[in-house]
Amino acid sequence: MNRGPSLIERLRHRRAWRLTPQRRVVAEVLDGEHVHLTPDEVLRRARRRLPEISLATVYNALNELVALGEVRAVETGGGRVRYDPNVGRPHDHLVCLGCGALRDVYPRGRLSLPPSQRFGHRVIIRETTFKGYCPQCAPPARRERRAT
Amino acid sequence: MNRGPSLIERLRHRRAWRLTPQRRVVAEVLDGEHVHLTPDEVLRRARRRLPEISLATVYNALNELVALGEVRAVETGGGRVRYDPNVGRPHDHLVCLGCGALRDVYPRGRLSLPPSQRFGHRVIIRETTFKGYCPQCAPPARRERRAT
DNA sequence: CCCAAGTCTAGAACGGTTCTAATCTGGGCT
DNA sequence: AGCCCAGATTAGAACCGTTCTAGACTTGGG
Repeated sequence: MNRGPSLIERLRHRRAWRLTPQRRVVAEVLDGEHVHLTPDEVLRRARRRLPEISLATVYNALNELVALGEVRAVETGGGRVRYDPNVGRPHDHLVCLGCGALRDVYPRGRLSLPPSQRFGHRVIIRETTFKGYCPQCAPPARRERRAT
Repeated sequence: MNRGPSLIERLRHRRAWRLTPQRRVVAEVLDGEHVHLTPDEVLRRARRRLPEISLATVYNALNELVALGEVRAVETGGGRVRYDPNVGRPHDHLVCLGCGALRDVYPRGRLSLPPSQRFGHRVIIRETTFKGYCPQCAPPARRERRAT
């Protein structure tokens, strides 16, 4: 499961970014969980270790970690952003339309954009999300349309 | 370019959904543009044809069209949702990291989730977005990290 | 013509994120 | 050690997109 240095260890070696207690706690919280947390979930967990940390600091730290390339922001629908500390190897996501749970997945195959479909763009990344229903969330009735 | 009945024509044949002037104008605006509009862009264009239409009605109509399966909501990053009237054939998206422009693309190849990567989920759809820079938006310097 | 159901509207409310201005912290200097 | 100052943190306000609310309006059926 463990692949190389942890997020904290990587951050510790960055000269240009001070690893303050607040930032360390945010990084620990992200790295320690197997789920992908929203900012308020990060705040709640961070406060267990450092009760005086503020929401603004959590947002600052998350945005900085994304800018540093140490964490990935994932849009999961409904406007809620979740943060993924697994930047080590490329992967996609599987999200449950019922409960919103998000996991990393490593699909088979590849998609490529033929030149005719690139419209002159320089393509940097591909982001793919598979959506469906997890075992706990009852599948919707077959003929019903899901409104949300 | 034209594939089958237009959005308006399809809506006209729906018994359960009254095609009011406001709803018609929203559908016309979506169908007539080649770009994928945000709600406020839909409102601006709709007001050219029907100046008294309200923002709430635009949101209502867009949500209803999505629920009906006649329009697709696409998250383009930054929390802004855009609406895609092309539900006829499956496709993916190409978005410019510079200007945010969004186009439909039809990539080659396929991705599949092996059973070991499905975690018991019933997978309904795959959503893929290619991100890069369009010809108008200068590519960022090679060694720089893009902050936003 | 009247009613009921459905639709539209302005404005308030809401929730997540960012901004602001003040305070605090900590490493480098003398 | 004591001082300085850039950078970090904080609470709360502001912001922005979206949804809700309450009332007015429209439409089609009886």
